[in-house]
Amino acid sequence: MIDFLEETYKLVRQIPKGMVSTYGAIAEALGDRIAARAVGFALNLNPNPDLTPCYRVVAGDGSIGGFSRGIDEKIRRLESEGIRIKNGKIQEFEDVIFKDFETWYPLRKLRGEQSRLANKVKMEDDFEEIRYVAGFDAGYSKANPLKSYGAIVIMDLKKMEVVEKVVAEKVIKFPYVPTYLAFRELPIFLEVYKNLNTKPDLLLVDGNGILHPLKLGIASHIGVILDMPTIGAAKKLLLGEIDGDRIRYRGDVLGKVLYSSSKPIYVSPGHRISMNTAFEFTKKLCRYRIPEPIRLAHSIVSQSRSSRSSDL
DNA sequence: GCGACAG
DNA sequence: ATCTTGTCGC
Ligand SMILES: [Mg+2]
Repeated sequence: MIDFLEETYKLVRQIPKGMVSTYGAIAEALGDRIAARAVGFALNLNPNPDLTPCYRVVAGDGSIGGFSRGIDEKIRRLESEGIRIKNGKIQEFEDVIFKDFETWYPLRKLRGEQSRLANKVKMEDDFEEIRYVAGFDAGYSKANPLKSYGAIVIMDLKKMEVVEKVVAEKVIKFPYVPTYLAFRELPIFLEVYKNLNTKPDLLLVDGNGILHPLKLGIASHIGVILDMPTIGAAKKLLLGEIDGDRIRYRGDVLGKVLYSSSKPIYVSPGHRISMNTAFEFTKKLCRYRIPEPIRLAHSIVSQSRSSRSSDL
């Protein structure tokens, strides 16, 4: 997986003394403006401020933005390099914006990967008897922003009983970027999955299946990579319009609204399953709002995180 | 200025 | 997603 943090730092190091860039412009050089907030996340974790001058990254409107050592220090450093600041705004902003980034646009490569995998998604039921159903979730800790925790819970569908639970931890190299979630959570997923004794017949993922701009949300991504039936179940709507119990996006029906409680969840097929079958399995698995295997995986992740919050 | 933004 | 305890209500 690409090291998002390192790619961000490489770009920031290209900004010369006396010039600035913006979170959005760095994100664009990474390959997608939607990653602007993730650039902020990366700069906040900058391990080597002497090597990587993150104070040269400012807000898109020419205001200064944040700085862990205080905004006054950021202003001081910029002024010492010849940037003129008045009332919290950079003067003659356009003239001091660095634009000539040398980049390979890593996020475009990831988009290409999504596009390639999306062609392999199968939206018809393609399985035999479903006996073991797995749920996956990942969690994070603010105390330790570079660590991810993952859990998979496997249940016997007929008995609705847990047959296996596995947890794992892994260092993260990719922040949360809307529509690129799989690149954040796939590594920890694979780490957990390889430790399973029971191989599930169906996997439910906390996130979307085809309900995604490229029809390749994390559930579809995992399904294609492992070649197994998957379903996406999200707590919030990423995109699309609600039309009755359907979710439409650019004319296609990409998901369904499931009222498993007073507040709905958003279900979409991941891989090797149809819309209706995905909806029915998910409905059957909901004891509470969240499908039981995912709900239990989430709970285990939380326990694992708090029990290990002391060590790094 | 406001809304949108899986986790 | 994370930070956080008890408390109110079905
Ligand atoms: Mg989650």
